[in-house]
Amino acid sequence: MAIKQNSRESILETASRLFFKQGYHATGLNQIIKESVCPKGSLYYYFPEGKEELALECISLVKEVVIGKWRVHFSGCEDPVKSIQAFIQDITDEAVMTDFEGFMPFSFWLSVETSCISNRLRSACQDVLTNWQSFVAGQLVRAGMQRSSALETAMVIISLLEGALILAQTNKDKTPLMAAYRHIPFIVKEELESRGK
Amino acid sequence: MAIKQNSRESILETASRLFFKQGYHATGLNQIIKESVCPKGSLYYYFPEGKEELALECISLVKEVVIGKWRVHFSGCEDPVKSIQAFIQDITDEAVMTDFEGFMPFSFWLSVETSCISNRLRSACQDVLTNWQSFVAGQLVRAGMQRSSALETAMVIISLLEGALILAQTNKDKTPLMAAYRHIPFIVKEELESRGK
DNA sequence: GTCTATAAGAAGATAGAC
DNA sequence: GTCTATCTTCTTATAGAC
Repeated sequence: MAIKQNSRESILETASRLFFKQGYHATGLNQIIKESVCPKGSLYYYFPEGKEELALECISLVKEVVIGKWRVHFSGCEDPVKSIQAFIQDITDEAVMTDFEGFMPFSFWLSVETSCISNRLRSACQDVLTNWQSFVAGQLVRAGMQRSSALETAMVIISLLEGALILAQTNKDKTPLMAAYRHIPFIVKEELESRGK
Repeated sequence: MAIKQNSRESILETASRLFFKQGYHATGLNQIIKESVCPKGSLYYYFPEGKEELALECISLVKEVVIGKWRVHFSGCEDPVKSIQAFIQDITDEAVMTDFEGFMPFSFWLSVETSCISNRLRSACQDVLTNWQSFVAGQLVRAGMQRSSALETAMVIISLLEGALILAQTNKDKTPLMAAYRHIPFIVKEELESRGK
């Protein structure tokens, strides 16, 4: 009786992978339906508004995937520095495993790409970035940082990682991510200690 | 006798602006020739290999534009921290002036976008990023930092700024750039001081 | 509901007039 | 050399068969 959600799931999964690997404009609906082995009709049945609606769903899916990753690493350790470093190590390993050509949910430059063409997409991306920032900031507060410092520090960390991913993907080399990894203690601890005094 | 370089210049300028605002895939050759008021024949006369060759030229043009910017701000001041902050203020002002929708030569996510489809483009982008890094690192060395620290610090700074631009353009808000601005002293001075001891 | 065939337009690229 | 008209392919989107 119920609709098999397989097609919908399959399309969503394939689209997310392609959008966050190649970008929004480089990914055609034909490629999505081909790789997900679904007919084009299904795509427009589940996402009647087409590409933009599909991208909206993918963006909020990616939001959850990444928050899940943060959650795992923050729950595994009390020290936020180590948690953030574990997160970086995680995305680095994923990147290296696919030679920087796989699904990189945290590499969020699609955000700028889509912001130019649609305010709906821009606002969805904005929501994702704010969400990640809030989560990380919350963990920093939990570790003793002041609320306002925590928000700014989280923003800096996310900026640094987004940028490091751009360099890493361009160079097909993990050095930029490792450089970020090594700088995390200074970025976080400086704020924690200046408060401690 | 000589060929008027106006068409070529005009195409290059328009293409750079569009590529580094909307991205590579979002920018069509039709849009470029329309906005530069040049016939399509001229584009293929000056860039016989088409879009990819045009993009290659734009990328190296942008490289020089940004190096020029770095140069200006580093020559205006001895303190590298202040020079870098002046650079950030500069790109922030430019961004704000166009409500984050103008030509942003330093916003280099096009790098990832093109790396997926062409090794030539990827290698050109790699060259640009390495170039920027070397320049900034050189200035840090001049200020007393160790060579290896300087290269890593420069990489972290560029990563941070690239990421901050992603957040800023998505949010249409300069806060991420200002957060980066405020963190520059800690990123740079920590390395300078640890050497000084 | 599931899927195919096709429409309408835009993409990059080219041929050839002048 | 400069420019226009056109070709092919690929894009998003839809109509309609089953």
